[in-house]
Amino acid sequence: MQRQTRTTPRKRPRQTRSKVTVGTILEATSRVLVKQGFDGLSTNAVAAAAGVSIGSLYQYFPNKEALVAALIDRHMEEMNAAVLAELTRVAQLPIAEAARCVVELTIRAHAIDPDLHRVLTEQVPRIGKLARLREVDEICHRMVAGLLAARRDEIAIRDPDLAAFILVSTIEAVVHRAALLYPHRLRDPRLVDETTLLVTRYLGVAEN
Amino acid sequence: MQRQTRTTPRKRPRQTRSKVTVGTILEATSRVLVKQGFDGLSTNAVAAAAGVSIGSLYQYFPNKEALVAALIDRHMEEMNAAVLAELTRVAQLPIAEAARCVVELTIRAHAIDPDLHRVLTEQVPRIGKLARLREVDEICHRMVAGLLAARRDEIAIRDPDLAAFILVSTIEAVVHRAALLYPHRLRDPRLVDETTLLVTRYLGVAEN
DNA sequence: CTAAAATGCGAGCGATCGCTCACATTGTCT
DNA sequence: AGACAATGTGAGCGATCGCTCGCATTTTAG
Repeated sequence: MQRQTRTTPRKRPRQTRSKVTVGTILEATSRVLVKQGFDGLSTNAVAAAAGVSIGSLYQYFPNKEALVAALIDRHMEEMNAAVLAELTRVAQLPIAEAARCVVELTIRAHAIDPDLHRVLTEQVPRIGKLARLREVDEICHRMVAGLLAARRDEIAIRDPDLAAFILVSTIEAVVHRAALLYPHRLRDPRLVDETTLLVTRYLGVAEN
Repeated sequence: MQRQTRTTPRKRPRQTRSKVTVGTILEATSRVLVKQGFDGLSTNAVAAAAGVSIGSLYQYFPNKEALVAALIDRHMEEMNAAVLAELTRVAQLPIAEAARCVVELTIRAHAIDPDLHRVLTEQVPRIGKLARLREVDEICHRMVAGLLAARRDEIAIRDPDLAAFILVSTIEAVVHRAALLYPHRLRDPRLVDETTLLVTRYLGVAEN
């Protein structure tokens, strides 16, 4: 009996009063999630932490998964916005510089509320947000592929699509892995240098 | 109230009869885990699926986490053994060839019981096996660093340790990401070519 | 001001689940 | 064969948790 729970909100808050309530609930969810982990997260606990009745919680969220889903949506939105904005800004730079910017950007994105990011990352597959993650991923992916295609003559790659997949995977992974498993590497400035080097050598462009 | 549950076995099976029981339980755990997910996994369900009394289960596993922990240990052991064996075998090859072998090896490792692999991957952080994962990771890491250091004069990198981190992260991520999110890319032979290219260009060695 | 809508409340139901324990069965050793 | 250890059994306790529902309070609209 798979729990194919719906994570869409049950009712939209109309008055300011209820919007505040929803905000409070989400904040409490984040706090409980970081402190207790997903298993310690119960709707009762969230309601208590938010100082809100359990009944109120269920007016807006059909179940516990919906709470986390909302948090994930919000978090992905934020990160995505930041990354996409920077990506367009970077499109004009020389490729070597652009690469470095993207690497730095990725690191900065992971530095925002890293505790929440860690928990959410771990919970994404459980909530059925894999599809949504894939969407965001593919936006990045196509964006990078576009950049590569536009500068095809400057770089040594054949298929921009495949190269974009490799690059996005690579950069995300190095940063993500450093953030989760080896935090000391994140603080080592040589990480940026070396990752940039990986990218530029792959693309066949000289580092300045 | 964090659930710092112990995942070490409660009692070791001594007679063959009980060893069979433990094996049956672990197999059932795997089946239930793949079919129902971690949330559908209950000790009662596992016992039922194994055709074993719930009491017997608790003779050998103190709790539900211990079941998954045992599965993770076993799975990591298998993968690790395969990878390490191949890594030593590959140490003699020309670097470009070695790179390709490692990439192919990683793909093959991910192709063994990928469903179970996926679920376990998602559950590793919850079980508190992150430390163990890090251990295995660092063995790989040091092994690669050793290879790089031994051939320092053939490659264009300064710090074998940092480079090993980058390479291990990169290869693992590309394969892992392809396996989880874009399975069609796994079946595209160009993925191996392109990943190998990434490695060889980074190392500054020519592809044959 | 008043009716209706929106929001907030929380006791508690029903279901599940982890786990124990008292007992039965099987294996080992002498 | 007898004694003791190892193993297997499953009813059911206690606790938790998701979630509902009837009702109180606040806001909006006419």
